[in-house]
Amino acid sequence: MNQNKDTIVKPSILSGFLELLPEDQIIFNNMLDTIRSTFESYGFIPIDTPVIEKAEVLLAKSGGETEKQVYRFTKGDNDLALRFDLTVPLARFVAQHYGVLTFPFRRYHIGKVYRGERPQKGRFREFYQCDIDIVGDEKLSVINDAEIVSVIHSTFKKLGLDEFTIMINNRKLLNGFFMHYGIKDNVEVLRIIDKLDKIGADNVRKELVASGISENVADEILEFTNLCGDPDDVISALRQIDIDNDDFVSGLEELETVWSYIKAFGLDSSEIEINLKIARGLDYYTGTVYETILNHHKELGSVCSGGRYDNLASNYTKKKLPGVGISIGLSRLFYQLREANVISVSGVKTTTKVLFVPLGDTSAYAIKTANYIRRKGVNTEVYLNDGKLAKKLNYANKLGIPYVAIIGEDEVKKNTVCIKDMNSGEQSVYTIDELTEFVKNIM
RNA sequence: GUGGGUGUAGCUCAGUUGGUUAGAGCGCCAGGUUGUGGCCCUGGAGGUCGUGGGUUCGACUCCCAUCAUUCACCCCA
Repeated sequence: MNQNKDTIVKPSILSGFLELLPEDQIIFNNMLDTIRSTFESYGFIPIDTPVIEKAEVLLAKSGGETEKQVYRFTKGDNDLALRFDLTVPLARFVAQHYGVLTFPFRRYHIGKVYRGERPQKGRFREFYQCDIDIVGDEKLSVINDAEIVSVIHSTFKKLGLDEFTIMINNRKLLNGFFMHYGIKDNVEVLRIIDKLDKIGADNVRKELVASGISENVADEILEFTNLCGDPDDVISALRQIDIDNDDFVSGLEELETVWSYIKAFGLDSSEIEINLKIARGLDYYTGTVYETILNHHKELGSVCSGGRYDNLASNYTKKKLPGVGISIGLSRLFYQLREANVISVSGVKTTTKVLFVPLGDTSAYAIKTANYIRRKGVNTEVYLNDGKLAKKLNYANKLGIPYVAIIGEDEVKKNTVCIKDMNSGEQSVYTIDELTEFVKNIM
């Protein structure tokens, strides 16, 4: 019986939403596990919050741009919104549960967030963020800013990535610099500066002048933001700049402290740089800011960024709760690694290690034996449909299952299992006792 | 929100200056006899050529609209 064609709905998902096939999902999940365990190795505590929040909570602070990107809807009388990051929910969380949390509160949070913007290469409307933040009660040492870098560095290394650069800057330093030159709209200036790599110094200079900045100051800005690279070099160059401005001075001081502790964490300038051009991110950052790029895919933007905020939860509590944190854009990171073939096709489409194939009326024995090695920690599956052996072996083949246990009348009679190595094609017969040895060998 | 590209089989794409029954590769299913996969051979299923109009004797091909999708700008993970 064929379904009427008119009633068939074309199976499709919204554009901008990432959906992976099993082969990729397995790799994605492995990355996620790696990130989670690295975060926990530094003592970060897991939380999870609802994907939907009250709009008044989520949008308590937001300025124009974020508000435009928020998925917002009503259900009955409730004004609701999907979270667009994990930091705002964190602010609500710490304010709401202030009384029972222990500070400094070191939390990690891995989850999906939503932004209703036009999809583009490596940009999604729904994507995973993996956040770590450290929230202090009234105070939070700037040493934490250095630790964040260390955590991210470890995480990327554990993920098997070597070619990345964590770029560090400080908002106070920038604000102080701009103030010194009498620039009012430093957000506008930062946006123009940010285009340096894309459009070049000449065009940036033109845009700066067009925005009302004098040519002299534009040159000063270009020269300043050109400072970039080995932190020791940048810091000594910054020391030469004669700007007597509180923000500038304390920003530089913070930057120096952060760098000195980054070194204490055992890192050097091979993956860390100071880059005075990076200053973006949400506007609540007030001190250190971070951005991380893959060296061979700079054009695809930051895969991990964050920073320091003096007062995270001011919209939800009168307590002063300073914090510092960073977020890995896992969907983007995965997508880019996949595009660049850093993650290659494995051919493995299941986590099953052993497939039991019963022939004839041997399913009960196969299930019993499968249970036995499953309890020993081996991912095990039993093929429960009728069919020729060839078809069953092909099933294992297509999914990339490395071992098949063939169970026939002979095996049942002799209380044995015939295990075939799908890569070499070799088969050997094990008694139930000998299976323990087999399990040890493949774990 | 602004601007460009692309819509033909499940996937990747051919399709000659408009002309008969729209093709390939991959994938899928079946077979090449009974408990041995990957390779190979044979056969099969699967498309109202995104949708709706228009031009024409005739449109996958030309024109318009619409939808979908994608890339870029803006902004960001």
